[in-house]
Amino acid sequence: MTLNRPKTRRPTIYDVARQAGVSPSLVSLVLQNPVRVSEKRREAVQAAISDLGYRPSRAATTLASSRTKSIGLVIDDYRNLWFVDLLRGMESALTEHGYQVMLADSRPGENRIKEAVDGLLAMHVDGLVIAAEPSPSMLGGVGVPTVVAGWRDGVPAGADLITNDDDGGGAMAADHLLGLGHRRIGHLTGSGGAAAHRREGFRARLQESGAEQWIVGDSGGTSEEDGYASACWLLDNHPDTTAIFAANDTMALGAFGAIKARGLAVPADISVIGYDNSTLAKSRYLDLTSVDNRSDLVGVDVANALLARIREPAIGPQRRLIEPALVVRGTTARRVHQA
Amino acid sequence: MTLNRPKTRRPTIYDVARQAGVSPSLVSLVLQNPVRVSEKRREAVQAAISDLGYRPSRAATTLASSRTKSIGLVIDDYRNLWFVDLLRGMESALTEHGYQVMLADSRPGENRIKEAVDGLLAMHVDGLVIAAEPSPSMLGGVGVPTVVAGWRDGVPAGADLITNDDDGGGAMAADHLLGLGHRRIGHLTGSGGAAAHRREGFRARLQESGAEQWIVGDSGGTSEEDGYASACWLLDNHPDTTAIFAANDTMALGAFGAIKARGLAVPADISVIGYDNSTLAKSRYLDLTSVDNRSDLVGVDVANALLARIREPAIGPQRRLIEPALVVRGTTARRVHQA
DNA sequence: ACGGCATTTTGTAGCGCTACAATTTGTAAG
DNA sequence: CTTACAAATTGTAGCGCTACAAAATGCCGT
Repeated sequence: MTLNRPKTRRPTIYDVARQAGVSPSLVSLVLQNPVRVSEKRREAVQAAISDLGYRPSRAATTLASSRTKSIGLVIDDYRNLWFVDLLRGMESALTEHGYQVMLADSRPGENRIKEAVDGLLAMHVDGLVIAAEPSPSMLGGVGVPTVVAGWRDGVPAGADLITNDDDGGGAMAADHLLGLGHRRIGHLTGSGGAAAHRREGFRARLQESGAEQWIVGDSGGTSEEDGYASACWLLDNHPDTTAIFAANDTMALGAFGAIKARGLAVPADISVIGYDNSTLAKSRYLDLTSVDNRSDLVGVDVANALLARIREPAIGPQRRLIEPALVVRGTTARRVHQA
Repeated sequence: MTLNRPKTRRPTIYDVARQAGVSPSLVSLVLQNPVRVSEKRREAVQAAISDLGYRPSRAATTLASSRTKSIGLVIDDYRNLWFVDLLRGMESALTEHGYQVMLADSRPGENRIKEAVDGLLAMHVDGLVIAAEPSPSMLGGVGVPTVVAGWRDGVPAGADLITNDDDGGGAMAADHLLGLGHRRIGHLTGSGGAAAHRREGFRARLQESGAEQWIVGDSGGTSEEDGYASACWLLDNHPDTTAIFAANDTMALGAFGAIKARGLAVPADISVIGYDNSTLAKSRYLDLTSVDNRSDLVGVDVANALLARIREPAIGPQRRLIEPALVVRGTTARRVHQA
């Protein structure tokens, strides 16, 4: 076959072998596990490799060994930006092992998780990270080492689970507000799974403390509008509330709107704490205290779990929670006035 | 989907060929270009393919044809979220052609663009999208079809350039404010390339109109702090300013801070317009009028340019600007009071 | 019915690498 | 200086697909 490769053919292990005066097999060995090769030859091979600027062909390696050195990441929707931190964390742990990440989204709204997974499997990924709600059809396992990130339910058989400790984060928010002296606290929540955990962690901690709490919106959405509506209800029905914990930063923004509309000030009259530590929270203008779920750490942990499982597929399924971190900013303050 | 493939070898074209009663070559042909095959055999082959659940092996295809059906995207930094829209746009145009996108960041701060590119080239990507500042070492071209997205300088030889029309966006902001009757307008800018284009588009349009303009911060950064500082200077030195155009939404937020600190109201006293149409702008609470640079469209265009160049590498370099869109929200209003 | 030409189909030879068995080399004991 | 065994190295045979030339088939006019 005359490759229509314009000019310079890329060097192959044969070129390297000739240059180093060894057999191609030896070059392959050096590439895989330098330890089993005598120092003399190893050095010769490595010299030849850098001399020629040799780079192994992934396709050939894959075809011959049925390992692709690539792992697939399925996300639910590009618009859910939490995957960005997850991806960063994963990359940081995977690149040093020579793995490449391939991204596939699940065609938002169509529950095409299965298609996304199939596409990735068709590319022979060595491992799979599912950062989306697993489809029931995968419950029995998907046939490659798999880690679920961020979702707790429907984990495929044999898969690991690494997720944010939303319960812990809720408790963290509760502790922060309690520590500031608040005793009448509202929580704006939503119907989703993550929101439920944040809510439960919060609820339990407040209950222990004996403080009053009102939880609003547990059957609604988690948008800014939802936050606004829930905050309105809360402020109108329990005007003595001194602090609000919102299930995410966007809802916290909605709360800001409701608070402002009633002529109240943050944090002088009401403390507000959000969740996600998003760009919104970080902005100086808003300066929102928020719980950071450390998705970057989730990414690192996911990567390590996957690497471990690729090495040893038989180990029992792992489940790990990553502890969030509270980022205190200007919207929470010590309770000052009144009974 | 028979995902669980514990033992069962995946079917190959040989299996398909046997099942369909044709030669493996014919199956390959059907896979590549069904048109050149008689209808009878084509149908037989396609039936066999779905019968067996056959999926071509990417690695084998790549090895045999030296095409990988994957394209590499180099971004400067995962934290620069504009790549998300770019990626979405690209995916939407590429997946229907069977291409996969591989992402690589340039190790922020270390200017490792070249390493990122090398890594991608080592994977034999069929095309390359550089959404970061090209390194001078690539000026001569990188050897595969390349498109630069969003950066205007240092475009490698033979590469296409698809970028946001920042000049046009600046002019758009100017027109919007002029149309609302503003005649004394400030602009918060920064030292970067994109900011320079936005500034220039704005400046030229305002100059044509004869309105007064003050441009602040052209040697500074583009953070919220920078926006705050520039807005302070502007409001203190030109208190009769009635509108502010910020080079990005974050700086607009800084301007909000400065305006609030002086007891002024948006948009009653001062109109504010940002750039990027980020999450910040979209939030109901801020409700910031902003110029959307349509990075999603850039992505689509980038993908199409790349596909065209892969098909026909010899075509002359293309340069295209994507027109931004103005998103009018609540922070800009008709000028009311005073001379 | 048959040559002549276009169209369809097939056989052959790799693509660059790895697995694994076979072979060579090194080494310590006898 | 062998012999025996471990360690290092090599040859062979694919992995699953495509390119290309060669062969087979179809179709037309005469």
